[in-house]
Amino acid sequence: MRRATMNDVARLAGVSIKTVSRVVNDEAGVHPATAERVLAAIDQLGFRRNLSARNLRRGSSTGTIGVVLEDVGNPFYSGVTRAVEEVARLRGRQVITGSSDEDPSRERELALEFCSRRVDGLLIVPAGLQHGYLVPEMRAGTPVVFLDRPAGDVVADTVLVDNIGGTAEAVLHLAAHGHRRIAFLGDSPDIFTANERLRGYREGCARAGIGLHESLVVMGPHDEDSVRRALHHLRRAAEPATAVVTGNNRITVHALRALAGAVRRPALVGFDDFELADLLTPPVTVIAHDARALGKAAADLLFARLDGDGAPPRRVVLPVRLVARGSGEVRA
Amino acid sequence: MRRATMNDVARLAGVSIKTVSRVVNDEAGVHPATAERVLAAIDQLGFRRNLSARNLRRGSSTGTIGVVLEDVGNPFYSGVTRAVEEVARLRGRQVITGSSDEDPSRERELALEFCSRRVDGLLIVPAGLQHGYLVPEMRAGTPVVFLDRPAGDVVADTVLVDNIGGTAEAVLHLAAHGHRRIAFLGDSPDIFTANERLRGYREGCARAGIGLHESLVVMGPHDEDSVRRALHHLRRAAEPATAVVTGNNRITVHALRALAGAVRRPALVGFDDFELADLLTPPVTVIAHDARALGKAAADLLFARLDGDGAPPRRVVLPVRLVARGSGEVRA
DNA sequence: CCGTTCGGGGACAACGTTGTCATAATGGCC
DNA sequence: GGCCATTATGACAACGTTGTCCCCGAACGG
Repeated sequence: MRRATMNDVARLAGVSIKTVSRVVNDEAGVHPATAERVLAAIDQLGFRRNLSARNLRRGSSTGTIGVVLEDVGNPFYSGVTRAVEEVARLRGRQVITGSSDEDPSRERELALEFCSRRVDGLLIVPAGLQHGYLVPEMRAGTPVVFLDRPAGDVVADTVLVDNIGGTAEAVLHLAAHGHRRIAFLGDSPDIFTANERLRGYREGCARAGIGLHESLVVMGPHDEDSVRRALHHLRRAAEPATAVVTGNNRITVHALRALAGAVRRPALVGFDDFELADLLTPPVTVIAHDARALGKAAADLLFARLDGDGAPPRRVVLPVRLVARGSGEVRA
Repeated sequence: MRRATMNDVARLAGVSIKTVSRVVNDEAGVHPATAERVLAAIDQLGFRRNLSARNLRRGSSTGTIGVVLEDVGNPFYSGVTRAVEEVARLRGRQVITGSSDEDPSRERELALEFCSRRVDGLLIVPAGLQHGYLVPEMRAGTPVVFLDRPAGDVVADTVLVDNIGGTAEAVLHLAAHGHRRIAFLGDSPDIFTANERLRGYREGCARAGIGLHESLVVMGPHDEDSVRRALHHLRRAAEPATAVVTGNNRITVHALRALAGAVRRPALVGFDDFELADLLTPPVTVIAHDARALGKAAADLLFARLDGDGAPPRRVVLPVRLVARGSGEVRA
């Protein structure tokens, strides 16, 4: 029941452990006949080399990278993960993932656990604003790339999307179709992207020449019920909103469900694209950005660091694009 | 740039390396003043214990479990992953994932790589039918649970969903709404679930008293174009299909897109539920089963083995349920 | 005052592997 | 035949940690 080691293989094959090592690592200079004996022994014993021991001895790479994100189960992040995996695979690395659920202490726990495992690098979607805990790790040579949101208090490579520009564009799109009372429904303002998108909303209003009505801004709801209530409120007000910008895919979906079957639906533009948006009635106009592109960009940055890139930390902002499908053109 | 080791900490704190170990592991019998000196040194050097070394020395668990599935980026599998992660977290384990992309050799490569890392257990969505390569690993004490599909040639714990019963139910549902020419659009017959669902389709036809028309069965298409062509063919035939059962969520989505805007759409029931199915026009009737439940059941089984459960391999079949939303009731 | 106990701490080996260096056997060349 | 280069192999230490065993000094009871 104990696992066979090189020692066991060596004994069975009647060679030294070093010869086994040579065979396992395809090193030159082993007599074919000897190699064959060793391979037979390996097969017979079901030997598989212990990577922990190997990595310990060699001291170099463990061949793993750690990814900490909000929720591996969220299609957006699973797209990110997949892209990371693809890059990692080309570089012969395995991916370890963990979900922080927006809990900063959980994020920290995961990241440090990964460091204990000596991951070659870390990809993090920050849950909180404090990342000082990473400084010793970064100093010790573990590259870190932040994803989707910047770190609070350390400088490091960061890949973001153009939240502000995208949301502003959403507002302008709605304004171009005659809307003047455009609401913004965003996630908790503690979340970087939610805040940025709120800024984009304001910028869009300004550029469209629409006065800002704070009563049209609702931040925080993120489950179906609270989104429903917020929408109800916005539509029943003295001067009801005729259009809504939703701050992320979850909120968009909750809003669509809340509005299903309603008469005189407000126009809607959602941040984040999602599958089937084109098949709904009306098809949903979105600010699209590519989860895979985000993951790939971050992974590329990380591997550049592992390849020795010593340039100052970079901040990459990926473009977004408005995909007009119809829901933003509903009459005011 | 070299990482601090316990030795470095010991030197700085003026104690032996064993005392550092004791502090790091919260072992009793260290004078508080000594412990404090050690902790200060740890902090100053940014020491973090090397889990590879620890696991090697202790020989026990590495605290990881490996998950091989088709595609981490597919929402269905990311739901599975999330559920696995939750169970693993409660047991203090990390999750390593890898996508096989339905390639048996890739599956094998990933699984064996994970074994080299000495994962505590393996969760596999089989890509192929040959799993003999796992026998030595299982014999060496690595528990393996197969997920969603059974292994071809080894007996091990397996968690499946009721593919046959579910698909049969779909056919009966359509038949109950007057359909007699019901088509089945499934994935490659090499894939276990596709085959099972085809069997379910046939069983459903038999139970509904519908004669089997092989021209109504199309296996294989799984990208948008081929699904589109298959549907076109089915609808343009001399005796066109009035209803379709789609074999998985990808095919369902492709079919919906192909049918968008068509007149006299065939009725449709899809295997696998998906987000927004209820918001489409008409809302899509599906055979629903729960990715999270699948992941949880498999992880529970795995941890039971790790806890020493030595019972014969189990096969768990999770129930599915037909969620009638309307698309199955379209007039024949 | 001596033997015992106990708290605190250290020396050393071992986990499974690989890098370094040494050694034995072989063959070719003068 | 003697010498060296080459090939095939092995002995040994080291990676960073932890388990085992041992030691030292202080406190305590008789």
